[in-house]
Amino acid sequence: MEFRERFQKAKRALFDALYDTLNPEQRAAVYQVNDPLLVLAGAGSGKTTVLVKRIAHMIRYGNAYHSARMPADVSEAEVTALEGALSYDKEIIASILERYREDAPPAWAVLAITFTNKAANEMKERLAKELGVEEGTLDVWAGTFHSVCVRILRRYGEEIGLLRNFTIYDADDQKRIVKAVLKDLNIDDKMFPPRAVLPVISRAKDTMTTPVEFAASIGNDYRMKQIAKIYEAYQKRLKEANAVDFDDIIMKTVMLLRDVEDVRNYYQRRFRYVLIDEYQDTNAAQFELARLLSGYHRNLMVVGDDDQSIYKFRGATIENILHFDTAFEDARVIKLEQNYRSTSNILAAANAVIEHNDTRHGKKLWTAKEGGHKIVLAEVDDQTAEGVFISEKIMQLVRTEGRKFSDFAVLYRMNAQSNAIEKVLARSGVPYRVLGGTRFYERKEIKDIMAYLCLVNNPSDDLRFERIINEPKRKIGATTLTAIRDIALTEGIAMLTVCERASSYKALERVAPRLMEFAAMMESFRERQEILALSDLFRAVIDDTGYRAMLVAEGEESAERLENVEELISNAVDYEENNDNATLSGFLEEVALVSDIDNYDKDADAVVMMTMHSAKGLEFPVVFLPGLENGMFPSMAALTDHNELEEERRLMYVAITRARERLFMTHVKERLLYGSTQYNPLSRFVKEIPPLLLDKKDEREAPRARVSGGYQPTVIGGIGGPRKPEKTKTPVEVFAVGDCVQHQTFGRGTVLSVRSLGSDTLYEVMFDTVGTKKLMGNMAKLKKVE
DNA sequence: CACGCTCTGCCTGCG
DNA sequence: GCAGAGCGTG
Repeated sequence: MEFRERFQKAKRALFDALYDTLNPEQRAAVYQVNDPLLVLAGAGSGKTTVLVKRIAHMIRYGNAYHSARMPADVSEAEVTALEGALSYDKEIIASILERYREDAPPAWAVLAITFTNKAANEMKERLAKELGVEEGTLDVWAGTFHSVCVRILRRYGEEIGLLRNFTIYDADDQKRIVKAVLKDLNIDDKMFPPRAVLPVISRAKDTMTTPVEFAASIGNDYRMKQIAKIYEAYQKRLKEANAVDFDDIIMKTVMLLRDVEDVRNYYQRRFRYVLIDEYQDTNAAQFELARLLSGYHRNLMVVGDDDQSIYKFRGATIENILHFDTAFEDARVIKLEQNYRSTSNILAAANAVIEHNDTRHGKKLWTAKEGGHKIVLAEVDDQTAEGVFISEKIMQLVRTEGRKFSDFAVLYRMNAQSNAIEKVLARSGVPYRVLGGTRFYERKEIKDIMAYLCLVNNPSDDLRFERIINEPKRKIGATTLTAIRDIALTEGIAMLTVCERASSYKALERVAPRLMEFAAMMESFRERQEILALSDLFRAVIDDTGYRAMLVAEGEESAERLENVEELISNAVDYEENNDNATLSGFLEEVALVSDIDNYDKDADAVVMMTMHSAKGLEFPVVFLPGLENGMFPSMAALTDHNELEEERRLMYVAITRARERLFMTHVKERLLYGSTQYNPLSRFVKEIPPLLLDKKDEREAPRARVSGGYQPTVIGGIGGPRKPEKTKTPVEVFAVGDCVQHQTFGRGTVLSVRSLGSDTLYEVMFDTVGTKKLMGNMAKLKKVE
């Protein structure tokens, strides 16, 4: 064998020994540091490990594995020594190999984009450990798309007309803007409610469509034309307020990089390596961003799993994964199919479910962990019984298997489900934490105080101005506000500036003193911002605005709000302690960009409850999946829309694959939701799991009167109504979700939902010919057909 | 302009 | 079941 060849072989064998905890595919991904690379990583296939090892590898060795170069002074003896070093300690092997590092980048040339801030921090932590350095000294850029983009925009946003202190608007802010715009444009908010308009605007931004382009693209559709007008006015408002929404953060960064050559050149040359996690959940704008950032060095690695794509509803496009190899021609593709997380029972169930999807790459996970516990499927009476089942199981497993509370996770479809379970856990003394739902920073009192702080930071923020100008009450009403707004608009200044100069406007004569007092107070906050510690500034705002006095005056009923406001101050103190240079804008940004899951603390010994969406990327020894009923999961909408159904099925796949050892699924006979009782059959997803993997635990109880076989659709009573035994009335036939029915005029249809409404029942029926109708059971004279 | 009452609509997932 | 909008009154 040629000498050089012997050297290469020995070198590579040593790398393989160094990474002997990885499987061959994982190692291939680590070694391949150059050129575009797509890693299709199944659930639990160790992709985070691969990401961390790969970054550490490139920083330490660069392209050493694949490089054909051999240092000029390598001797025969050295190669022989390499060949004999295989059995050495890994640390020794690692340091031997350092001599062959090739073209290794400094840490700051590596950009890693993750789905949550928490994932980014964990990655940095593990990376520091891997490299044996202090975490603070590691300057790899790691963050979410949003945090990375905000950082770029803060630095160069002025190039595209964004002032440095721009504000980030959340969903609630967006809604308010749309409402205001509708009023301006005299558009009926019943016809165009924000919840219908905002997703359209959001999708436009996901695909980099400006208001002008949007208007040009929609043809003659009246609705869309109106939305185009709203979109344009909405953007104008944001611009006036020097604010961006979440979608703007990505879109504007792409525009910045695309249109401003200097900025593009700077980042393209800086980022020699770009890595993106959870690539299946990226949208078109994020793809464009990835392409731009990696456009010079072309060392882009993306990791994803098409089966875990669960964010289509907010614009994610699976095409990014499917077409990666066309977008980047010389891309290499590596599949990771060995699952290290779950037992084979759990994995088999997950595989069986996902196989029902048509549109997928096709990939089958396997595990070496044979067998395991069967998946428990239990039917219980109602959501309280569901909670009791969960809490009893937890207690039992804590007792018999010595598990910790933090081993358990309850994953549900929607936040509304948490309440009933929470109540039971609390009653039985099971420690738990709920992620999501009404977040701390979404509470009214917190948003109010934050609005003051935002206004201090960005005086153009008219939205926040309007929120707090009369909170607490300052006798400034709607009429005055309209006047201020008109002046601000005609003069092209901020509403707060109008207040400052209030005495010079005739229209504001009567309220001028109050307005000027308010403006002076805000000005004093701005001055004090320079000298006060952050937490002291917060205290000043809470006290001087009269907000605290207001809450105190409200007494008992506002005690909790007062506590929350106090907690906000402690958050500021925390922030000061964790950041050497604690600024107001830094704090506001962190609050805007942090997600619930970022606050998930693994070390607290408590059961964790969250949505299935939030659980993506996490794993737990024991997982509970409550509410597995058609209509809940899959949701009503998914039952009638094929694409939607496939997306939910992927969500089911994600949920199942979170479990390492044990999986419990429950469904209820009757569910109280939004004030009415629903009777939904077992989720079709559960039926897709082979029965031999299941351990069915049907709760033993008095059998219910069955009406017409099949699932029991009887609807009894509504909210608060005493649930009487069903001996009375019901001369009318009752139906369940999924039943096929016949209507006199509408013809044949399928029951989509069943809801009790007083003594009657509201059915939503999708008819074969006339679409979906809502019908009252007593009136509609529906007949069941088989 | 503030307050309190009634009524309506909500009803997925999220950085 | 609840929050927010809308309306009428002091």
